[in-house]
Order: sequence, then C-alpha cells, then structure tokens
Amino acid sequence: MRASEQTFSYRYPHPAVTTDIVVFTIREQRLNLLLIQRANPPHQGQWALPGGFLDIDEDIDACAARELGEETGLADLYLEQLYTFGTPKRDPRERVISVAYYALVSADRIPEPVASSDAAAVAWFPFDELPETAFDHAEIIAKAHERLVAKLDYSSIALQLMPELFTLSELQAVYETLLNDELDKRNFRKRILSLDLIEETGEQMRNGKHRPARAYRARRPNRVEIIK
Amino acid sequence: MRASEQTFSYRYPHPAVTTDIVVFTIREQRLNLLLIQRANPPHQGQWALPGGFLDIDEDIDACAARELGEETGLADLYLEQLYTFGTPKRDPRERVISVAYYALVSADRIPEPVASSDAAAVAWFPFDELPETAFDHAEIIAKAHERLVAKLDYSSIALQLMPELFTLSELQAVYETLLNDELDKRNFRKRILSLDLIEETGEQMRNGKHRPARAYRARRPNRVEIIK
DNA sequence: ACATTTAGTGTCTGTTTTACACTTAGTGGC
DNA sequence: GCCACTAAGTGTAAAACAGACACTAAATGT
Repeated sequence: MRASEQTFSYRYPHPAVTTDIVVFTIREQRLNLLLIQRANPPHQGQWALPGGFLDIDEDIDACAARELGEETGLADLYLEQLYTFGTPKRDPRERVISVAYYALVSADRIPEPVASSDAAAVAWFPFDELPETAFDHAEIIAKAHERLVAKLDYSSIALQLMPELFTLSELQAVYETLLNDELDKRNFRKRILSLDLIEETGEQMRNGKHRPARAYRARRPNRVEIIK
Repeated sequence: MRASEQTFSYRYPHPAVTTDIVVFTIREQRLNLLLIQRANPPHQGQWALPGGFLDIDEDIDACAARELGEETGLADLYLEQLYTFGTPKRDPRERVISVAYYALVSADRIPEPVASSDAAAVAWFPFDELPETAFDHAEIIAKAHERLVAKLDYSSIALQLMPELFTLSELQAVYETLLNDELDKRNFRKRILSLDLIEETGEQMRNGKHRPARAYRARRPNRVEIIK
C-alpha cells in the first residue's frame, strides 16, 4: 500500500506518526483486551496493540478507526484519544510518535476478529494475563486502564461496555470487574437509577434457572456523560 | 538552526510534529495566559501559543520545556501533556501534528518574558480578554482551560499556581478565580486543611493595613495529587 | 483611640452515603 | 406438584459530609 518508488523529502527530519488502540471489552466477567500478533518486523510474531501509520491527509481519529477496522474488523465503537507517546527509541526503525487511543466495545458486538496483512493473528486476552507486548505497549495499556477506571467514577463510560439490553446485575458486574471490588446491590441500584442514564425497557431477560431480570437500555447510548 | 542544504527523505510522507504550550498564571486575581507574537509566517504578527518543532532525537516533554524556555524564558514549571491536535489543514505549510501541553506557574516566579527569534513579543493576557490567535490555538486553549478547571475538583493542581509561601485567603482567591464563583471562607478552610496538602510555616504575611495572615506552604510542592 | 480592613473561628441543618437481610420469581429434579 | 436452588428485587436507619451562616481578632493609618 505504501510501497512505491517515490520518496518524500524535507529540509529537516520528520518523525513518523502512528496510532495505537487499546480495545477493552468484558467477557465472562473479566476485563479483556485485544491484541494482534505482528506479521512483520520489528517484533515479528510478538503481540502488540492494533494500530498503524497515519495517512498524510487523514485525521488522527480517523486513522485510529481505520487501523482498528483493518486489523480487527471492529467498527463503530467508543474511541477516545488517550495520550501521545514518543520517547526517541520506542521504535527501532525510525522516530515514531504514537497517538494512543482507547476503545470500548460490548461483548455482544464483537466479531470474532480475523487476521490481516499486518496481523498474523488477533486475539482477546484477559487483562491480568497479558502476554509480553512489543514496543512500549505495556506502558500504553497501563495508562489506558488507569484512565478507564478513573472515568468510571465520574462518567457514564461503563455503559459503552454494555450490550443494547442489559440487566442491573450485569452492569454491576462490569463495575465490580473494573474496580476490582464488590459493591452493595441496593446502593448500586439506587445510585445508578438516580443518575437517569438508563431506562427500563419492559422486557425481561432470562439467564438461567432463576428469576428473570428486567432489561434496561442506555438513554443516550452514544453519549459519554460527565456525572456529578 | 534548522536551515541547511541537507534534505531528509522517506518512502512515504511524514507529518511535522510540534508542541504548543498553554501557560497559565494568576495575576491580580485574574487568570492569565502567555502568548507570543509570531515573528515569522504563517500568521506573522498574530498572537499564538509558544511552541515549536520537535527535534528528531528529543523527547516530546523535553521539546515542550525547551520551546517554552527559548521563547519565553520560563523553566521548571508544572507541565502536563494535554491532547494531540492534528486535523489535516491546521497549518498551511505542511501537515503538522501538535502535541499540546499546559503549564502552570506562580505569579512570583515569572520572569518578565522577552522576545526571541521566533517571538516578536511575549505577553500575558487575561483569559477573558484574549486576542485572536493563530492556527487552531483557540481550540487548544479552550481544552486546556477545561482540563485545568476539571482538575481543581479532584487534584491538588491549584497549588502549582501558588508561590512557595501563601495565605489561605490567597489560595481561596485562586480557586474562586478559576471556578468563577465565590466560596465560603470557613468551609473552604475546613476542606483544604483536612486534605493535608499544605502546612503552616509559623511565619506571618503582612499585606496591608490589617491583620497579618498565617503563611502556608505545600507539603509536597512537586506532586500533583489526586484527591478523594 | 478609633475607623478600617482582612484573618480567623464553630455549630447546626439537610443531604448523601453506607451498612444491612429478607421476599420474589423463576428453573430443574424428584 | 412440591421442594431445592439461584439470582432478582426491595427499604430503613445511622453516619458522614456539605452547606449556610456571623462574629471576634489583629493589624494599619489617621
């Protein structure tokens, strides 16, 4: 795609700019993260964040969305710029500035991700069982996790991890997973319902051999709102 | 400095990378912001954020600190990465990705800023009387202000705007300026003191024809701590 | 000594947060 | 069909926190 005879010249050296995306989801009550196995050097065969080079006329956000789509098939998910990483030796090829993003997707919207030309494999890993990762991606992942957990407290970001219909117990489980702590059921329900972020659908969800739960949906599913 | 006969070639186009820095201070009870008047095209003569091109082997944080020093004489101040701006046409010369920072400095540590080769002039402007600014700098400034005000609520960032010794009334005035709201004196003191961020020095500060105030200092002046 | 100005201090009230246990409505096995 | 099992759903009381509020203290200048 970017192979050509042409070269581009500048009067002083320019770094390359990439985006890297930390995609989170919850699967089986555990926080998971999407990694690709690098198809090409450097770090060929190692696990890494999806991402890639910014096109010269492309918006940075668009680059993150595009690379994510190309390498993992994911689209239309919550995507937020995280931080820009650029220590001089982070990529052995040349100076690379990476604008990192993080993304959230609900478990029910995940296409089983497939390999591409840049990714020999794509796979979900539980957050506490990550393999070694290429470049400074461990640092990027740590920062993304920190931001996600911080935002739980003062925004409606957790809803981005929920399917369209969900139960209060499921939502509580997501909070508990991310905070790594148990919450009181009655207090959790009181607080969440008072925030007016979700509404009852009238539907019920049957999930086993017990009482079915009421199904809720986000009132404004595409908004991440600051609360309190 | 970067004029030379040499050129640098790449197999695909590379953007330029810059940093821009939003420097805040409080002067005379008002939030002020440091701008430079551009000495060179584009937007020659217009006011703009201090900043400039990343050296190819330079850390991004270091670039922000260096450019700030070169253009304004400021050093050793709180500097935090804010957001990366990179819409394709934001600079008419070439594609430029700007990693924006914001900085806080106490009014007593400000050298009267002086012009340099990139800056025909350097000046402080009250935040609510800003001139028109070059590029997308108005957007960067807005984001920096938003972040600063948000951090007041859950971090000790306001202390970065204080001199080494300060009174509780002065600290309260800084909060009131930034929040654009009046605070209750007793409640403010109760809350601040309970956070254990500052300590009495035993000194007094005389500031006019009235009762002198106790001088406080930050316990950990170089830390911005997350509170509550 | 008195007028002026800012520093410094406590209590009460309403709101928010936390702790805590039982009943309800399903399923599946017998 | 009843019983055992499991998760859903519900209210109240106590504690902690936040917000409103007004006077005295210590300096200066006249």
